Amino acid sequence: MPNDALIARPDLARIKVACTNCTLYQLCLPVGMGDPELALLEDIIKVKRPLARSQHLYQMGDSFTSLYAVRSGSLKTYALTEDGREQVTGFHLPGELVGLDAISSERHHCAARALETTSVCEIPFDRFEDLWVRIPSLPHQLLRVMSKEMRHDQTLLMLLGKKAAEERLAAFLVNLAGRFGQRGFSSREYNLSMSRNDIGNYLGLAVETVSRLFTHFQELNLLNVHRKSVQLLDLPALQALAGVSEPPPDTRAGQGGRV
Amino acid sequence: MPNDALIARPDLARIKVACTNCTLYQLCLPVGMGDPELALLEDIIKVKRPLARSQHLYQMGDSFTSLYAVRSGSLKTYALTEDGREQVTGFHLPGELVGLDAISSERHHCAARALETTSVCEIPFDRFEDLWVRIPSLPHQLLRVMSKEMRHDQTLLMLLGKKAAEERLAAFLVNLAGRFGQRGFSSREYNLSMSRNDIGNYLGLAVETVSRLFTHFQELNLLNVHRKSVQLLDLPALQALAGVSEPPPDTRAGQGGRV
DNA sequence: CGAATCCTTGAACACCTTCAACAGGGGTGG
DNA sequence: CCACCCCTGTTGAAGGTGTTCAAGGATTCG
Repeated sequence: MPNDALIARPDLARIKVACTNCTLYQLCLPVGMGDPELALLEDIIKVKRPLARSQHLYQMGDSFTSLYAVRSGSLKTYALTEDGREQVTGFHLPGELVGLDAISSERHHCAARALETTSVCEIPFDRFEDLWVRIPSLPHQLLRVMSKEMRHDQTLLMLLGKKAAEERLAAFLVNLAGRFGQRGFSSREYNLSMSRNDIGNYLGLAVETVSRLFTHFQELNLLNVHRKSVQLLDLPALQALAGVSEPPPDTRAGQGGRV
Repeated sequence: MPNDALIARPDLARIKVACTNCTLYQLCLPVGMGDPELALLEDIIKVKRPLARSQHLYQMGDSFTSLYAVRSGSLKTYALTEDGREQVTGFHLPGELVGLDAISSERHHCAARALETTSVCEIPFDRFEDLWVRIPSLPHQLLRVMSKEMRHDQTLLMLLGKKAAEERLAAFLVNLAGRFGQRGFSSREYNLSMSRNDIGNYLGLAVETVSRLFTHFQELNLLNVHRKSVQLLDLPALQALAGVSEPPPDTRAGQGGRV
């Protein structure tokens, strides 16, 4: 699914990234920035060598040095319970920032792992902070992204705390549809880069339940699913099931809302 | 339980607050700030008239103008599902900030409601942003608070997604203990300002389950509970049940971690 | 081709919820 | 000051939703 043109070739790693030309810039940090500011930002941002599937961007406990913006591919972030089980805290599509939760303790409390071949921009945080005096809108921009992230977490909290299994999966699928749509992909038909296991984990359900729900939704003609590929046949019905609440698209931009 | 000395009398409302003399300043925003910076901050902060129990600080949908820091008492924040049910997203003790999730859309998506007589400092956000050029550490400070809040949400996600009812309540009680301790109150004995209903709602459990768990914990001699008052008899056992993971106290301060 | 992994399906069970009834405070009004 | 009422909290029993356990099928990759 990732747009190959966006994936930096290994030999180009660490080269400056042109936010100016990045199709994601309206989803990413530099929302509404002018050219001079963009140039300053581009100066400190590095494109990292693409991650292969299941490679880690950072591990739990790693010291925090940078934020990362997804360019192509996708990531999952997850924490570990003390007994070693995983809790997936989010899936991250192109244009979204990861690592925000590590700012306070300067250490990562989640790990980030590529679900497929994935390319990210690295934003060294100390240099990023240095920019704030010259680009005063930057911290505000970052705050907006974080604030949005908090709303995502709250939506998820609501899913886990109040919703039944059906509603959770429906909400998940509808949300993904919206995010793919925002990125110029079809919102009716897309590929799941994460496993059933990850989905279940994320939604607080057993894998078996997720599987059963997929077949159930298919029997209701709400969607077709085969392996990773999903085709939503009755979006309105799914939205209804999910308890809609698609947040108003927040025209002022920033990263796309995640379920 | 609130410290009466901290509650502004109504006639003093809107008067400047002395962060300098506030016993909470090391839990609140002005962590590690010098006197001149504190003075600037105090300039824009107003103490609001105390809220009576069950009064709202802001409602869902209200436009966002200010952040609020709890001075005394406590608040709950909650969102509504589309069918009108409540999801409690957090309880907020003195020294903690609320309203952060509204920055991105300039509109509140949660409501904040006083659980008891509660006094807060109002921080008008636009004036607060104006301060950033003169106090460059301020946005960083705010980011740290938000980042911490994100970790709180992730902990809660883990509770709701992975933990059984016992573990959830134990984690909740242990966390409260820690937060009271940080504020100079006893961490072995405290009062719950929230109802069983709110606790259950927050933890994704039915009220009845919470009630049963309390009696169950009592039978195990883990605690005594009567009405609102809780006395933890075997903190280690409760921590074990909770799956401990008390975050390392994060000496660099900021607001106390919430479960 | 074989191994490993992921996904699906079935059946029994467990945990928590729901429904229901009751107890105990706390506040209000007589 | 007492009686009453409402709300919150407690306890019991039945029921359901999702889990767990188990096994079989599909897909990928060496």
